Amino acid sequence: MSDALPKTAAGAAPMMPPGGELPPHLRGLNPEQLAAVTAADGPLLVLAGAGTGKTRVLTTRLAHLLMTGRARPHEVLAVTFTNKAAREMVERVEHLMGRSCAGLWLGTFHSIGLRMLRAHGELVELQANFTILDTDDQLRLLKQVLQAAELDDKRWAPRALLGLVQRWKDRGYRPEEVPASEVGDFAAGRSLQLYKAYQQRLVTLNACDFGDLLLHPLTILRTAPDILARYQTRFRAILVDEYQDTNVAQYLLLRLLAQTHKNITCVGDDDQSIYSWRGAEVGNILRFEQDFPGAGVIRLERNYRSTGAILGTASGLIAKNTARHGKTLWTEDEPGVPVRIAGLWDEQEEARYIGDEIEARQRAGSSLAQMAVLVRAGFQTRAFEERFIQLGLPYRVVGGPRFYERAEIRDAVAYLRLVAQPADDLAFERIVNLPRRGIGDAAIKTLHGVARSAELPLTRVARQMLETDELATRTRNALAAFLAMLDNWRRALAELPPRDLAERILDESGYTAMWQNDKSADAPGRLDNLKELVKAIEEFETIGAFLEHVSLVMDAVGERGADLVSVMTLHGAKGLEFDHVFLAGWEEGLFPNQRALDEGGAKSLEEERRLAYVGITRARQCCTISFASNRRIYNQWSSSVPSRFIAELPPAHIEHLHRNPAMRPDTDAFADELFGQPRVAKFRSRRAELGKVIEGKAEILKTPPRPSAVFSAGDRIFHQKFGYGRITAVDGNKLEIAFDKAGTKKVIDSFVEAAG
DNA sequence: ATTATGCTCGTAATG
DNA sequence: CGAGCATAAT
Repeated sequence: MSDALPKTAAGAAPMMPPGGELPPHLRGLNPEQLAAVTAADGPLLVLAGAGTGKTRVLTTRLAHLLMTGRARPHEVLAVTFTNKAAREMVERVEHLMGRSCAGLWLGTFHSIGLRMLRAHGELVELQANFTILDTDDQLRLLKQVLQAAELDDKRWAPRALLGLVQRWKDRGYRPEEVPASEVGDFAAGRSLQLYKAYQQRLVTLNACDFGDLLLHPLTILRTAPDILARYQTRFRAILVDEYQDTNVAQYLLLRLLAQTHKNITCVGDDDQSIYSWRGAEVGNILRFEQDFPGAGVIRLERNYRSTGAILGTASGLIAKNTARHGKTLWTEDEPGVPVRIAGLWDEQEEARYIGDEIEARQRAGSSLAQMAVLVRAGFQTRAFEERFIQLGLPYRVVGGPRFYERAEIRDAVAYLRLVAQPADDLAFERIVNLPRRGIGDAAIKTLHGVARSAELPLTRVARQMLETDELATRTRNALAAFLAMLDNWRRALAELPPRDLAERILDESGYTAMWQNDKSADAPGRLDNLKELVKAIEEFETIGAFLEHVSLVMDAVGERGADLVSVMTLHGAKGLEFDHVFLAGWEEGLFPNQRALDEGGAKSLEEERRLAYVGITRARQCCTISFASNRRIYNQWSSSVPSRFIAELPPAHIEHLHRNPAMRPDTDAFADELFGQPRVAKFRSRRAELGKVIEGKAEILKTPPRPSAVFSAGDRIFHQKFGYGRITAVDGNKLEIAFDKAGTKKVIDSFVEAAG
């Protein structure tokens, strides 16, 4: 994270009280940081620009509160957005204090919400062992709700309904509270009715979704004055990280809790608000002083991260935004090298260029871990992966599916869920026929019909159906066997340690065997993941505690410590920093993203600009921006125009590298010409016109392919990504290879080398 | 009940 | 183009 250790000790000098030594935890802070850390109780907004020591200030203020005795640990509430941020904060506070701070309420908004919900769930009709549904479960449930309402789920996409429900929850609306203006015309105005039905289904399932982890606590605090009063008196200090990312529900929750002591510290940067599409309201941070009268505002503007040129470039760009508090970042650092702009022919050339630059800098002594390629959209990472594999350049694509989102993990978890919480119908449906037990769609449909009319969980209904002859005998036997297993596991729940139980379940259910018998290339990996899961259970007392951890906390296991270039999206890079940053794909339509522009207009353009600002400010030493004139999208060539953001960069801090002067969009005249008239209008929101292939030229600029060995069937080869294998067929430059580990794949010959 | 084939859709991604 | 899903086919 943005750790801002001053490069000189001079920063703190002016605030040194005459004759007195500052306590160790306050040493090395600059005057503004010190003011923020030591400010008296009361509402405080710390506007912290990129690289100004935001996290350090927040953690030090928290430690300072505890050390001066203004609050005891259990009287402090500290919230973050991500588990990673929460972990870091715990670590740093404990480091500053020199001891553990048990009792502190420190965690993500959702984990704090869950904590309150575990204590008072009965007020929102939840029983103690309720399940937390993930997005996938939500979608399936909403689909069922749509079907139950006899609506066509083709015409009315469950996804769209999910979007609506999430939006309402983000804003703190329960079904009966959604204002008419927010209803929209989904399903001919029946969306609210569907929301209501969805919430009812959740009660029946004894489950809640992520939105409910905020909405339910809000409801509890609003409807139970005694509970509200208890929390209000309890939390003498509230601290909030990344305040610009809060949604309305989170804001309302904070405002309620802060009412008694009015001692709330929010740290954030309006210029780094890039999550409006996820419900975040920049308005929260812009309105802070009205919301909390008498609030102090401290700006952290001294940047300890980037060179003058990088800072100047970022500042010049973000100044084009109107909706902002406004900060003037400065540094004592040298200007350094200018931010460089490179225009390339197509994405392959872009990847080649950046790959070469990275290698050159590595040769000059930089470590790969200090370099990153940042892109706007996930699909852009592909060109870089291909090139880096070719170069043999170690890299890592950050992001992608997380551990508990993988199918095999969700399956295994569904087993555990169903054992721990018999009403969890979604889990039942997921695994009742996995592995195949001969309980098909028809049978499940019958069960569903009965369950819906009787309002009973599927497991219970299934048991009843064993006594009737509504199901085919075969199906009935299969179901009976499944229910018997389930009963066994439930009996073992109290006796066996969670880990042993999980192993037994995966074993007896035949789930492990299913993957062992699976011949596909990813089966071994999935078995590894299952082992990982079982290992993770070891640390928990109960299955229930583990399930909570899985749905709220568990991350994918990443390789640590290796020297790798990071490739990731701009969103993923927030909060990180690198010596060398490559910002690729600065083209109109891609960045700023056309779809964002279509949906949100001028507001979205500002958010895209903030995203650009976030990208530039990730760089410490050197920032290179690139764009390609041609790009293949959905395998369709289309020519593109440099991003308008390039024209907005302050000329004093940048340097254009392309040889062709026509590619220098560094004047206003250029921008006017480009955007004043409808010139090149590629990257349409919907499908661009077909055809328009520009291929002849692409060849000219391509570097000659590396001389590749001639391969033939039977050769042993090595591939950077897939490892060792043997060629089974050759078709021109395409090889079919049976890899030892990764199964059979088709690969271009230049990606492999002869082995042994 | 499983498998084959056709159709749609493609911004970012925490908990 | 290619993943994911729904319907059709056996």
